[in-house]
Amino acid sequence: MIKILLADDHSIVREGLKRIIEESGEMEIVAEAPDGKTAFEQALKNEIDVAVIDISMPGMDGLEVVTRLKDHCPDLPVLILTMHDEEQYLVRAVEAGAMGYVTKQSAPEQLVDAIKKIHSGSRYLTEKASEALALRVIRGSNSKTPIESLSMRELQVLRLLALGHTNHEIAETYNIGIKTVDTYRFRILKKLNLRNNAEMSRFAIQNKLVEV
Amino acid sequence: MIKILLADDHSIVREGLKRIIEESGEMEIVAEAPDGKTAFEQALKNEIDVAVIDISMPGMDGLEVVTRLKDHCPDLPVLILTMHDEEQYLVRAVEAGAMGYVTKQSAPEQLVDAIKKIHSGSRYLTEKASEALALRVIRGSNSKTPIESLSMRELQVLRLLALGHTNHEIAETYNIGIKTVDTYRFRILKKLNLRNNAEMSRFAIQNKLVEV
DNA sequence: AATTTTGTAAGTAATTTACTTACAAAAAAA
DNA sequence: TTTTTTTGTAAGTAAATTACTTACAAAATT
Repeated sequence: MIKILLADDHSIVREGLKRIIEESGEMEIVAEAPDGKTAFEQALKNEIDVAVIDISMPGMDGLEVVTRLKDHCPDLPVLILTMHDEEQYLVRAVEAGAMGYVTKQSAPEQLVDAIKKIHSGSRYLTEKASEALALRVIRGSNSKTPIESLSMRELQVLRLLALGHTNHEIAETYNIGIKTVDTYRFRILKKLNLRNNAEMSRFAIQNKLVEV
Repeated sequence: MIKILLADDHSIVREGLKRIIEESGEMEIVAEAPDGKTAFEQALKNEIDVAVIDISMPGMDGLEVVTRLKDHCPDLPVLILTMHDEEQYLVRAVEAGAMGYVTKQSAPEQLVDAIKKIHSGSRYLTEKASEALALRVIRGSNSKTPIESLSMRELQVLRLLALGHTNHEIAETYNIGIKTVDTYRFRILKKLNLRNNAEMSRFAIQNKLVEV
């Protein structure tokens, strides 16, 4: 039995995934989490074989969880589950240390396959994902798009600002200072050549960093 | 057996929902759709008792489907499923004719309850939802959409703010005081129930008041 | 080994935000 | 046709954010 930690902020979705996963007969959910912080804590507390983590969660997001898990349980394979099939997230997720990447558009069997695969030690990436990563390596990091020039923190802050969250809320979300958030904000504006939060919001929507 | 049409663009999520719903033993999915258009077609083609529709789908979105279904199958109860627990959508969904509104944050049982309830002819709304609707009725904007409640000046200001223009620029554009612009800004926020310029931007884009 | 990029945050002046109040003209409702 | 509500306009004010600057250690890159 593969022991799994499942993190997703939508309880209905989580329950559905649970059924799909357990139906396979080879794995079971031994821990659940509705947000990043809990996910991280559960990962440390329980004995699990694989962590399946949704990328967009309140509090600490999926990328953040992966990063932290890499530090604390370097051997725990993490599968990132996402609504976006955007390259942006994929590349970042893999860079952050995820062993697999499955979108919610995928078929249920793919999820189960992915879990098996990363549990056995290999990576699980769709062709599209591998391509994107390969491309990335080929063209090196010289021809970076403005978005790619953002650091992970900057991207996180950009997303929340674009959704209308205040500096204060963001500071709380990531447990950092309000002034720190402002620094990221400033750097984002510089890097993307924008003037204010409303323009940021537009940019984020244009580039599908947030859902409209 | 309650016959259900299930529409959601994320196949994994759809499969999960299917299991949750069918587990109840009282209902079964007889048709599925990965987008709005298909959902509408399936609703006409199959004999179904309840339609469960995700609000954000490519092509035709959930609201549009509800509206069309009201025309073609006025007696078919529709349950809107959504990731956003935003009031905006809720009010719109109910106005469009949905009989229930469940967010993905809800517990699985709520989904099943909601289906039973709307199948029996009543509405299913969470307390929060009912409140929002009640408020709406009380303040009596009987058939005006939030956008229609904006005055022309307010709409003008909204558009420019959404594009990232500053109060100062807007004041110059229309030759009015900067404080006046701020008053419009404030009234817009109130009328649309938004919190800041970034949310305004999002709203404006969603409602096609500005081009992305 | 040298340089750049991150993550973090303090400081500060200018500006904006989030309201409140105000008032006359216009529009809508009674 | 009064009465009420909505507009267009704007002043006032406390709180917050914006727009920068500087800083510094750790990480990543060169």
